[in-house]
Order: sequence, then C-alpha cells, then structure tokens
Amino acid sequence: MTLKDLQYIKQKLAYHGLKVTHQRLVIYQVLQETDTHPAAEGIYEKIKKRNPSISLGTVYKTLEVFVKKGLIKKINTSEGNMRYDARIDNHNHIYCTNTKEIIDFKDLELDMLVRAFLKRKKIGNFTLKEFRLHISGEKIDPGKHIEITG
Amino acid sequence: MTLKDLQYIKQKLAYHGLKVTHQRLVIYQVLQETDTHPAAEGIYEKIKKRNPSISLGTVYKTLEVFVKKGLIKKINTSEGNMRYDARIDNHNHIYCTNTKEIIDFKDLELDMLVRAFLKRKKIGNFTLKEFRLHISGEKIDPGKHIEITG
DNA sequence: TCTTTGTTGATAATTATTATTGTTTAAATT
DNA sequence: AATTTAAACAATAATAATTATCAACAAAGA
Ligand SMILES: [Mn+2]
Ligand SMILES: [Mn+2]
Ligand SMILES: [Zn+2]
Ligand SMILES: [Zn+2]
Repeated sequence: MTLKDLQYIKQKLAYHGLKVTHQRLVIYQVLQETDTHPAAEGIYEKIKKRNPSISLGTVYKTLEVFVKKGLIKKINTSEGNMRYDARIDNHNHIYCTNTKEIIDFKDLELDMLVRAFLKRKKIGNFTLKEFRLHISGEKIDPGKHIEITG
Repeated sequence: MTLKDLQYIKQKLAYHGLKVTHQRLVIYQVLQETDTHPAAEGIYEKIKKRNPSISLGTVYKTLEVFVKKGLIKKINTSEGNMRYDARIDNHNHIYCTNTKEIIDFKDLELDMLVRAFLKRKKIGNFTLKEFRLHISGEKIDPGKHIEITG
C-alpha cells in the first residue's frame, strides 16, 4: 500500500460523499489487499491488531456503505454467510467446499460465450443485470493453490 | 400428487434409510409441487394449515436430512438466507432482485458450452463437482412471468 | 409384546447481522 | 484558529435465521 494508493482511496471516498475516516481507510485497505473474500468478522480480526478500539459493528456498517456506493461487492457462501470482495469488475468464483476458499476466476472468452448465449436465448419480462458462473468442487491438495491454465 | 407419486416418494425415503413419516412425506410433497424455491419458513407455513402440530425445527431438520441424502438441494439468496429446491438435476437460476423470486433455467446447450470451456481451461489442483450460472436482474412487470425463448 | 433406535415437538441456544444511542470526529463555516 | 454541524463511531441491545437439546413418541425388529 503506497502513499499514492492511499490518496486514491481517499479520493474515492470523497467522490462518493463519504467522510475520510481512519476506519474506512483501513477497512478498505485490508479488503483490497486480501484475495480470500473475507467475512466482516475476518476483516475485523485483521484490523483489530493495529486498531484495538475499532468495533465490529462499524466494520459491518462500513462494508454495507461501501456496497451501497458500489465500492465493493457482497457475495455469499453456500453456507449462507456473507463475504466481501474488493474486485468490482464482473468475474466468476470458484468455491472449494472443504477449505471454504473462494477464488476469483475472470475470463473474457467465457463472458462473451455466455453473453452471446443469453442474447440468443432471450429472457422475456426481465432486465438482465449481471451473470456469474459459480464453480464448486474440492481442492485436491489443500496446501497448494488452485491454478487456472489453458 | 397421485397415489403413484406418493408410493414413489416412500420408496425414495426407504432407499436412503429414512423412516417414512407423515412429516417427511408432506415436506417433500410441498417442496416438490412448489417452483418458487421456498425457505424453511415458507414450507412450514404451507404445511401448518393441514398439520397444525408440526414444528418449524422439524422442517429445518428434515430439509437438512434430505439435503445430506441428496434428495433435494439447498441454494442461497443474495440476502444470505437459504432456500430449498426439489430439482436435483443440474440447472441454473434466475434471481429477480426485487421480487426475490428464483426461477429455474435449464439449458443443455449452455451446459455443454460451459463444460467444453472448462475442459479447455483446466483448473489445476481442483476436482470440479458442479457449476451453475447465476443470472440476476429485475422483472419488468412484476405481475407477469419471466419466460425464456429462442 | 418388548426392545431398540430414529424421529418429533417444544424449547433453549447460537450465530450472523442490524438497530439504537450517546459520544466523538471530520470537515464545513465563521 | 475557533466554532458549528452533520456524519461516523464504539458500545451495546435487539433481531432473524438456524441449530442444538431433550423428553416423549413411533416405527421396525427381535
Ligand atoms: Mn450462486
Ligand atoms: Mn443469518
Ligand atoms: Zn471475487
Ligand atoms: Zn432450481
């Protein structure tokens, strides 16, 4: 997290009419530098170390404000609890059913494939907002990473 | 719900080592004849009319048992609460963000398209179990149905 | 019929999330 | 720089959805 990045986040907050507070900065930072799609609780735990006075309620509230403003996205696990995602561009998720990890998976070819399909297959009386492919399965070696090739 | 259907459900329960109880039969029936992907609470409400003695806890427990045995599936809304689905074949869902409806959307062509894509795009250190396309948007006329054409 | 084991209903507990409220703070205004 | 004000905060209470407990009950088997 460079000084430039920090300035950029401040700008974003201001642009959305949000006051620049230490809590907001640190919550956004933590989420941005994490690729595991953490829950509010997880973000709170990370932040608490350096900011012992922060409240879990503030984390929830702040995340919700960010979602409303479109700064971040909210996704859900198959267990029904919410996770947050600093990536706001359209992308898909791979869910590992035993480690509970959620891994980003973006692919333009797939996007076009599906988009073309949905255009052909018209859905009447419906305005499509977005679509997402939800891939689920299990890591073979939980110690190693999932990697997309080909 | 014909007598044949009822016999068939009884067989299914027995096959999975589950005792055939009135509660289980009626829960499964209600879910099967509903296409709205209801929550436990919703199923409970429907059942209560004719079975005033049934307990909400039993509905939850029974649904969970069914999911474990693979008789039904559990899906989640973007709000984070769980819904149940009597359809267990692979299929996709269309989410209406304002009516909260979930509509089934099965398409073999799409399945093959995605399957072929994922084969090409290998995901390493991962065993794929299933994939689902999650389409979200809004009904234009909430009074009318969504319909797929083309 | 007796016994065993699984299932139910009633209820308590837990978990995740949201609401409330008095206090503090960022930033706009003087 | 000091003052004002609305927004944001921490602490805490409340809610909603779901799960756990347990005594009573019912189905299947001996
Ligand atoms: Mn999904
Ligand atoms: Mn919940
Ligand atoms: Zn993501
Ligand atoms: Zn379905």
